[in-house]
Amino acid sequence: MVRPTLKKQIPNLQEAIKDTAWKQIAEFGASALSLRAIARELKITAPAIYNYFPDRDALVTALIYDAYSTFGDTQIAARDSVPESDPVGRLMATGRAYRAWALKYPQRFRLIFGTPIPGYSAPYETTFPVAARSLAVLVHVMEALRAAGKLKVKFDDVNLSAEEQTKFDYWKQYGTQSEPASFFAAVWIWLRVHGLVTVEVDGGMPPFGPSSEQYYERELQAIKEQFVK
Amino acid sequence: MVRPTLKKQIPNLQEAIKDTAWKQIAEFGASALSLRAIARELKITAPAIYNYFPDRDALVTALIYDAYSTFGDTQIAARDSVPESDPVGRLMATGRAYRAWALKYPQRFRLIFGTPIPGYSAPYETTFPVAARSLAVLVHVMEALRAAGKLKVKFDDVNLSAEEQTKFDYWKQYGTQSEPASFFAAVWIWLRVHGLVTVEVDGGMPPFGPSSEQYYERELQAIKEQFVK
DNA sequence: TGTACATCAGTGAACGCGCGTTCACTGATGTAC
DNA sequence: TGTACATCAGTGAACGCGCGTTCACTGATGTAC
Repeated sequence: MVRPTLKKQIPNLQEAIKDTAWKQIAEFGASALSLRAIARELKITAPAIYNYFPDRDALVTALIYDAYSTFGDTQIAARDSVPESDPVGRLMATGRAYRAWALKYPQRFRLIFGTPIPGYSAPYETTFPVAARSLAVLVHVMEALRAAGKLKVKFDDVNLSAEEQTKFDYWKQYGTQSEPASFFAAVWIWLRVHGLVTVEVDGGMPPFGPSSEQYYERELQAIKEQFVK
Repeated sequence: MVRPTLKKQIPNLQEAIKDTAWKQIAEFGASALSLRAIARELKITAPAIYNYFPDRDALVTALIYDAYSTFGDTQIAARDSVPESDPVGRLMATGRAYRAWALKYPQRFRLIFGTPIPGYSAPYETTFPVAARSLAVLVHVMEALRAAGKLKVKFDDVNLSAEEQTKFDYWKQYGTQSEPASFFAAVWIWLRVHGLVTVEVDGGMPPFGPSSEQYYERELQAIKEQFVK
């Protein structure tokens, strides 16, 4: 019989640390994330964590990165579940996936989109590409819609300064190619659905009347009518 | 010459504590609110605070209460700045005031509507009336719109159970008399504008393209077109 | 196959810190006679 | 007006706690010969 090893009882400690971190965030909120508490739950000493993350902030950054990644994956999967020939269907699918993901992983959703953690700011270079990639899905859908001549909303009054154009070009490198109007339409749609989802995730819906889902479906319909020719 | 008194150097310490708390929330976030830090800034010892608030949570509750109160006042003032005969104007004014207030007092906005503070939950009896009162303003506007036969959106598919009806009746005691449809329309509108405002307050707007204000004005127009006959 | 050694993941003690809350106290102020 | 006393806002010391991070260490594992 093999005597149990004292060290390395946990196969993938790096992942285990992150998993435990998510559990704690779910319970006490992101600002209460504590290395010692994680260590306690993993039956490990706190300094052991430093073999995997240089400090607390690095762990948070890793969590944010992972959250954006899986969120982006979900968005892509939702979009691609509808054939390219049906951009409106893709818009609806992407929209529904947004809410579904947020409800399934409220902690991840809050960490990415919610109130920033005091004293922590995500390193731009790490966060930007993966954040751009996740918004890119909706932008890509709107661009397809525009290319098909079905985008109803115009932004003729908006002119990008040279500086703004540079930023947009930079975004496109990590996001997706698109006309400005498609990008702005995507942002607008995101801002709108974000309101419904945030309130639902934070438990702020009134306890009577239409369900969150009913409101959301109505919202998607309203978006369709407003944005699609 | 009057020798300065050792005690009671601060005229209204209760208010001073709250003011300082707001300053700290603005700087470090609500979850980092610390009685000792407040005391330090006021050049007072921490236990002195206990003469005014039984504990930390009571202070937070007082802050939330005050925030809702002044928010409600602002909403009422905005609505009443437009004559009763112009419900659409009132809707727009209320909507603009929502964003303006959030931008002027981002900490208050976040404390009321943002991610809940871990380990703290506001006492329902204290919070409910003053929260109901603030949403009531928009509901009141929508009810006037409906009474004038100008409410385009219907909620014929929504039926309230007996239990839900009780909750709605209860809400109306603190909020305002209204038909269900007016209430639901108000909630929907709130959910929508809330998305734009939250993202703006949390600094999540893209650094190019339409300004937050442009998006917001477009949103208000879209709401008008969708909700008003 | 057997031995010497390097590696390196995890330990345990310690650091300095800030927190909420309690407690007995002090001393200025207001009140009663 | 003057004195004795009650009130009570604010003090200062102390409590027990959890935190992030450092450091020298240990001891199991993998590698070289």
